[in-house]
Amino acid sequence: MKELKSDYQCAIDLVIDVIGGKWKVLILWNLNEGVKRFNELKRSLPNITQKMLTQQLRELEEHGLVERTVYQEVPPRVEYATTEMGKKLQSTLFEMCKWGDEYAQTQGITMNRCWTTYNFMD
Amino acid sequence: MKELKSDYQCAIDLVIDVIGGKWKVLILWNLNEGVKRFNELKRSLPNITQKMLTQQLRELEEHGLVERTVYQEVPPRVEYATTEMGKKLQSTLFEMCKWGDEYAQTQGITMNRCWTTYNFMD
DNA sequence: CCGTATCCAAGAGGATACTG
DNA sequence: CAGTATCCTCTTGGATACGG
Repeated sequence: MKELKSDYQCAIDLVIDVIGGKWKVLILWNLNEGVKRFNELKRSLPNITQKMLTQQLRELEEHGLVERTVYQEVPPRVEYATTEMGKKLQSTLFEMCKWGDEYAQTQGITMNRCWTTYNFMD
Repeated sequence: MKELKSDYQCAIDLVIDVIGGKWKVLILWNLNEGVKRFNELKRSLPNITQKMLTQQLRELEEHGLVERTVYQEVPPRVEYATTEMGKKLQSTLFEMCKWGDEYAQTQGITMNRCWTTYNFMD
């Protein structure tokens, strides 16, 4: 489990530790749509493995960006949602996404605009 | 040298490829202050090695976020600056930084607010 | 001053099998 | 359904030495 340091020289540094890596912003970006179940998230992240999804969700939970709710049912139901702190990243992620779209155009990169972009753009 | 894919499913994915990793946003964040020389940058990034700084700058240059200017002098002088596309990330990075500051407070993480934050805040 | 080249360690990320 | 548990690969990043 990734542990944050107790002090940082720079906020950007901290942000990288909290949402860095291959999957975390994608997960948060997905959860912006609303509460989602584990397999629902998994389907939204085309190439993620079960291990990575679990691992990243646990870290996001530990760091207070994501909330996990287990319903005692059979079969099990587990729902994930962003916390208040997580929601506050929405606008930043949206900015990143807009920049990415623009950047892709200037570089001739094809962008199969995905679900969440559409939801936001509407 | 890191190559971008020719198409992406999602802009966020692209953004991660372009500015992901341990150093790139820190470098961009530093360059927001203005043009900087190689060793000047190196001093601003306390623990970066020469190899990493060179490598990351080359990739940022290749991807069109940073511009490199070599002056034919002895000793050599090389200056780095953000491109237009790079500058367009400034506000996003600033948002990230603000979020990081707030997050640090809620988590009891010490933040030795650094140079660039001050410059922006003023 | 501003790099390159080489080698190496650590950890992130993935494949696969199994479980309450 | 929603996970664990292993094992393994590959990339990232760091140390060090050398060069124009």
